[in-house]
This record gives sequence, C-alpha cells and structure tokens, in this order.
Amino acid sequence: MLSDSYLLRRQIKQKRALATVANIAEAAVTVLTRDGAGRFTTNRVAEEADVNIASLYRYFPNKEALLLHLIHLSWEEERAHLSPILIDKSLGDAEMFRIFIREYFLIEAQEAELKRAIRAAAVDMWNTVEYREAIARGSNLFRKLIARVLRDRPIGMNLDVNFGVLLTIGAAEKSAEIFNSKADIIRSADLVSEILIARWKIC
Amino acid sequence: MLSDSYLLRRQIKQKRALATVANIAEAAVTVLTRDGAGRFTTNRVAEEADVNIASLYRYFPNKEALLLHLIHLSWEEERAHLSPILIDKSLGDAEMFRIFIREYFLIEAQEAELKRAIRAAAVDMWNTVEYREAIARGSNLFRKLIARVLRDRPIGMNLDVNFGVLLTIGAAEKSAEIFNSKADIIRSADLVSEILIARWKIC
Amino acid sequence: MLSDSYLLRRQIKQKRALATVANIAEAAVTVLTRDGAGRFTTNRVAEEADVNIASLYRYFPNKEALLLHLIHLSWEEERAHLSPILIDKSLGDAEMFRIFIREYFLIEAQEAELKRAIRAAAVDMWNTVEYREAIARGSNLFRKLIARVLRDRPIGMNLDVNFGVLLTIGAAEKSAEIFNSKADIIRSADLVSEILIARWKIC
Amino acid sequence: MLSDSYLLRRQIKQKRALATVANIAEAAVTVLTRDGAGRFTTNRVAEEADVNIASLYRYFPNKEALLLHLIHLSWEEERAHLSPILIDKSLGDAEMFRIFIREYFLIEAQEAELKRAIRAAAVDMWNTVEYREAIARGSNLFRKLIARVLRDRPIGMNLDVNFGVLLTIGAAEKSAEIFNSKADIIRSADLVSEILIARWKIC
DNA sequence: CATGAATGAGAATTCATTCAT
DNA sequence: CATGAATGAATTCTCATTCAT
Repeated sequence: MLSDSYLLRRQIKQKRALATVANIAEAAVTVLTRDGAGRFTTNRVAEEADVNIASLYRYFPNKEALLLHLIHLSWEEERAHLSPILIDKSLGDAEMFRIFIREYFLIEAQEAELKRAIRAAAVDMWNTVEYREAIARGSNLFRKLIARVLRDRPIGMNLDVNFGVLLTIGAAEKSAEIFNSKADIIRSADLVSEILIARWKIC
Repeated sequence: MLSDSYLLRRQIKQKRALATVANIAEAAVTVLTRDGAGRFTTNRVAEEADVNIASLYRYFPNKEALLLHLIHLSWEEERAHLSPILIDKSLGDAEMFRIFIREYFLIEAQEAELKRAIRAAAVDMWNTVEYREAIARGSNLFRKLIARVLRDRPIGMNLDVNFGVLLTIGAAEKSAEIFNSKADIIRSADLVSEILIARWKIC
Repeated sequence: MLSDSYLLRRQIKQKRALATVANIAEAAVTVLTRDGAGRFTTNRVAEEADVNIASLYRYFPNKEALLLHLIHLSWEEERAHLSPILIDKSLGDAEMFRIFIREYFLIEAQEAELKRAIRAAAVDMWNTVEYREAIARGSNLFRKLIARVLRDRPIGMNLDVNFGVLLTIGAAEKSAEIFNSKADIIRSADLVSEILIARWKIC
Repeated sequence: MLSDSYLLRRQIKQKRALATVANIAEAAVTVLTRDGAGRFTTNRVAEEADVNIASLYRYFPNKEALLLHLIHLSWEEERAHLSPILIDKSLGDAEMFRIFIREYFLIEAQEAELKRAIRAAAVDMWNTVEYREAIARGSNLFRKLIARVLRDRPIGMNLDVNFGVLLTIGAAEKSAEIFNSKADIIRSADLVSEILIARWKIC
C-alpha cells in the first residue's frame, strides 16, 4: 500500500514534471520568437514560464539541452503533419509527392522564424553531434517519401536523390525566408514538385 | 541608406590606419571561423588583431558595424569572382550560365562557414535595414546574369525568375552545408544549371 | 510616478536579501563620502559591500536606482528627525520654528558631504522626473512647518513663503559647506529663524 | 633683426595660441551646457573646437586645468559685471547694495546651468586647493561690497558678515535653481537686500 | 608644432549556473 | 524538491592621455 501510493505520488509527480517541462518549452518558444535569439536567456525563459531558474536547471542540465528539446519538439510537430501523408493509401505517387512537398513548404514557412531563432541561439552547438543529428532528422521523412515514390526503380539508376533533397530543403527554407503569402509558398512548392516529378518520372 | 552608426567611424587618412582596419577585419574573420559566432566578441577580435580594443572602436562604432564590414568584404570578393564572367563576350548564353553558377556554388562553399558564422553573429541585426540590404546584394549579380541570358524573351512570359533565384541560392547554400568535396559541389551546380537551362530554354 | 527602471528590482522576500540591500546601500554611502562621486562606480560599491556585482544588479536595475535609493534613505532619516518636532504639542510656534530650523541645519550639515556627493554622482539624472521628485521632497517638511506656524494668517497676505523656503534651504546648504563647528551652524540657523520669525511675526 | 622677427613670430604665435585657448574654452562651455557634465570629455571638447585632441593637451595639461580655466573665465565675467558698480561714485550705499545684489542674482541665474555643470564635472576636484580657491573668489567681490557699505562701523560690532554672505550666496543659487523668470529673480534679490539693509542699517 | 593613431584602465551591465534553506 | 540568493566570468563600450611623424 505504502509503495502503491508512493508509486502514485511518483506518477503524479512525473505528470507534474512533464507539465513543467512543457511549460518551460513553451516559454522558451515564446521568448525565442518574441524577443529573438539574442535575448534568449535561461533566466528570461524561467521568468516567462513563471518557474524558478533553479527548477529549469533541474529539468534541463543546461541551455543547450533546452534548445535541443525545442528542436526535438519542432521535429515532432513536423512529423505529426507529414507522416499521415506517407501512409495514405488513397494517394497516387505523384499526388502524394506534391501534397507532401506542399505541406513541407508550408510548415517550414510557418516555423521559419522559430527555426531561425533556434539556429541562431544554437550558435555554439554547430559542431556537436547532438545538434547535427537533431537537425539531420529533418530530412529523414523526406527521404522516406522519396524511397516510397521511387520504390521500384532499378538500383543503380542515377537518380540524384541527395541533390533532390538538398534542392527541396534549400528551396523550402528560402521560400520561407522570402515569401510572405501562402500562395507564393505553395507556388514554390509546386514548382519544385513539378521539377522532381518530371526528373524522376514519378506517376 | 546606411545609418551613420553602422559605417566606419572616420575617413581613414593614413596608410597605417588602413592597415589597422584591414588587420582588424582579418582578425574578425579568423575569430569567426576558428572560434565560432558564439565566441565572436570585440575583445577577442582586438586581441587576435593585436590592437587595443579602443582602436577597434575607433574605426568601428560598434560590433554591428564590424560585422557589416565583413559582409561587405565578402560581397566584394564574390563580385570580383563573378563579375568578369558576366562580361566575357566569348561565352554563349548557356555556357555563361553554367560557368557562372558553378563559380557561384564554389565561392559559396568556400565562404560557407564564414557566412554562416556572420549570420549567426548578426542575430540581433536581422531586422535592421542595413543587414537586409547587405545580404540582399548577394543575389543581385545573379539577377544580372538572368537578365543577361533571358534578355530577348517576350515580356510577360511566365519565367518564374524569383523561383529560379531562390532555388539556386538555396541549393548553393545547402550544397555548401552538406558536401565537402569540390566534385560534389560542381555536380550540384551543374544539375541546377541543367534544370534552369531546360526550363528557360537558354541556348 | 516612478518608472519601473528606477525602483528596487524585486520585492525582497528574505531577511538575507534585506541585509544585502542594506549592506549595498551602506557601502554606497561609504564609497560616495570616502572616495568621492567621481569614484562612485557600481563595481567599487559591490567590492566595498563585499558582494558580487551581479548581486548589486539583482536588487538595483541600474546605477541610478541605487542613487535614488540613497536619496530616499537620506530623506527618511531627515524625516525621522524632523517629524517629531512638528507634532510636539508642548511647543509654541516660535519655539517650534527655531528648534526645527536648528535641527534642519544640523542634519543638513551632517549629511552635507553625502548629499553633495549624491548630487554630483547624479549628474545625468538632473532632468529625470524621479530625481527631481526625490530632491523636492526635502523641502516638503519645511513647508509643513511653515503651514503650521502661519496657520491663521489671512489668505492673501503677502508672506513670501517661497522666498522663505529658498532662503532657508540655501543658507542651510551654504552653512554646511562653509562651517565646520556645530556652534557656527547653530548660530546660522538661529539667525535665519530670527529673520523669518520677525518677518512673519510668528509668536 | 633676426631676434626681432622672431619676437614678432612669437607674438603672432602667442596670439594664435590665445585664440586656440579661447576656442577650446568656448567649445568646453558649449559641450558642458549642451551635452551635460556626464558627456563632458576632452575628446568631445576637442572635436567641438575643431582642434586635435593632442593640441588641447598642449594648452591644458589635463582635464582639470581646463575646468579650472572655465571657472576662472566665469569669475572674470562676473567681475566685469559687478566691479563697475562698486566704483560708481554716484550711488548711495543702500542703492549700491541693492543694485549689486540684483545684478549678482541675475548673473548667477544666467550662468546657473553652466556653473552646475562645471561643479558636476569637477567632481573629483572638490578637495583640491585650486578648486576651493577658484570657487572662493566668487564671494570676494561681495565681501568688497560689504566692506564698502559698512566702512565706518566701529570694529567689534557684531555684524554677522559671514552670515550675510552665505545667506546671499545661498539665496542667489537657490533662486537660480528654482525660478525661471527674471522678475522672480529680481524679487528674491530685493528681498535679500531689504533684509540685510535693515539688519545692517545701511543708508 | 600640429595631427592622426594608439592605448591602459576601467565603466556599466549581463548571463549561465550553483548553492543554501 | 522548489525557491530565493548569490556569483564568476564576460561583454560592450568609453575616456583621459600619450606617441610618432
């Protein structure tokens, strides 16, 4: 019994802890987008989250861990949007390709400011494995898409997959940077799909 | 329309001063690329340049001015490499296009680290006119190239010039980020040329 | 209507913090009177208080806030000395007037050096509302005294109250500046009382 | 001959030097009153005077010397205004007294801002002999006036001369600080004269 | 001698992080 | 464990003053 209630308390505590972590993360995003990477300080985040600074450090061993967590969340959100498209059996390859890329461009645009701020705040992490990995994951889903739509091409065909990936990611980022209207973003996305669909003869 | 506060502080009147400014700029580049944007501090730059910090502030009214100066230098170098191509009368359009884009990708790759560091260090300038202008200049030459090779297309043709620009710049940046070998960079560049040459029917 | 930026930074919640604030204030007074306004730097104050400079900034958002705090303390002390006189029912008007002014001159003399140093250190605040208000409070008690002893004069009588105030304050400041002995100060004070008592026919 | 022309050159040079000194002093006053004591730096003064900073240091060994010079000038101007009154044989004692004090209050008011700025800038000189002497001179003329109008009082009469001096100077300073209109200043001055004339039975 | 160049020393302020209760 | 208190180490920038030409 004792241990039971202890367990319960533990769970409650864990729930609380989870809420605190979410709270801090949210505050971090707020600070990052509202005040900019230059004003992104742990103290400010703690204050915004209405949490003691020492508590922040209980959950995140250091500033970098917090940033990595944000990157993780952003990636999770991306995945939540894009994954469903990949398993939608009602879509033909070309259609899936187009829809996926559109969605990808739109998410990228929507999160552009946050991502830029994160990148800026993560200045000192550029060369850490963790950061590189966290960032790299961004393209994984996209590679999955490509694997899906090119599934039955004979191996050895020169398909320039890497090039396709970088072209798309680059265009998505730049579009997000340059364009403001949704229409423009979609247009960019469609042009990229068109190019790659033609190039890879996706039907 | 640069505001005073971002210019060099004074007309340089002596060779000695010119050397000092160059020295500081060089040190800034060193610090930026060697130590990263996070360690890019005016004191460190001054120390690296082996000049007193006050001397740095004699020529640059603040840290941002120094960064802007670096952007300016980097752009000058880019121009020095690319301009000649645009006026080379011996080249056909498609050829010029291909060569220009190759060169552009290569420079971008070469300066990638510095540029990324500058961008990271310029976090707080993102919204200043000066920064935006300094950055925007990067695409100007490229637009000139496009104007040159599309010179006799009927106006009104839907040529997606903006899209072409962002596609190229995005791909160049990403290539620089991802690839390490010159061969890979060139391959990316050529693929982009190929796509745009086909798309715009450049001969 | 104090602007946020000149207040204590936070509500003090622990005795320890209260002690720290008092400690810093005391150190500030020491530095100001011992080393002079020119050497009154936040770093020096922190060192004198034997606290980290960051602690100082934890409680005072900036140097001005610290100065304003000192002015506030000095004013509180003045009030602690002078208020009781104003409510002493055993005193006749003329007597109260004389005693009050004596006390005022003496306090002024005692705090002269500090006040002068504060004023000198507050050079850049001269035009801020906060500073003007903080300083103005000094004459309030004195005006209260005058209101008290002139209470039943017919309105409209030309009593030159403002002139009386400036005369007294001016004389008090100058006496503090010039004289060293308590006797001299008291003599000045009494001469001023005499003049005003005669002028205003205070009994 | 040679020595002659050398002398001439010397004189010319001395004239030039005098002009430079005047120029610097003027610039110093400008900076002090326009930018405030906090922004009163030798470099800024040199720039305002359009003189090289090293030249400033040729004529003034340090910042303090410059300030002392300003104090000197201010005192000279005061003397230029007040001296004539003291030797005007057409004035009766009381009349002279009144006129002198009016003029004194007015000058004080006119120069109040500059004097305050000088005092603030001279923060670190408070305890130097030079500063005390320079300041003290301010009351000398006033003492001369008193000596003049009290000339035939039997020695030993308790005339509270020192008190009269500090009362007047204090009132003049405070009036300058508080009042804006000339009328108010004059009214203050006249009230002070009235008090002292009555007290000292000046006719 | 006048000038441009240079600098040592220090000023205000911030920030990631730790500790004591 | 959550919180308030505390801090070491920087960071940007300034200023009085001195040199070298």
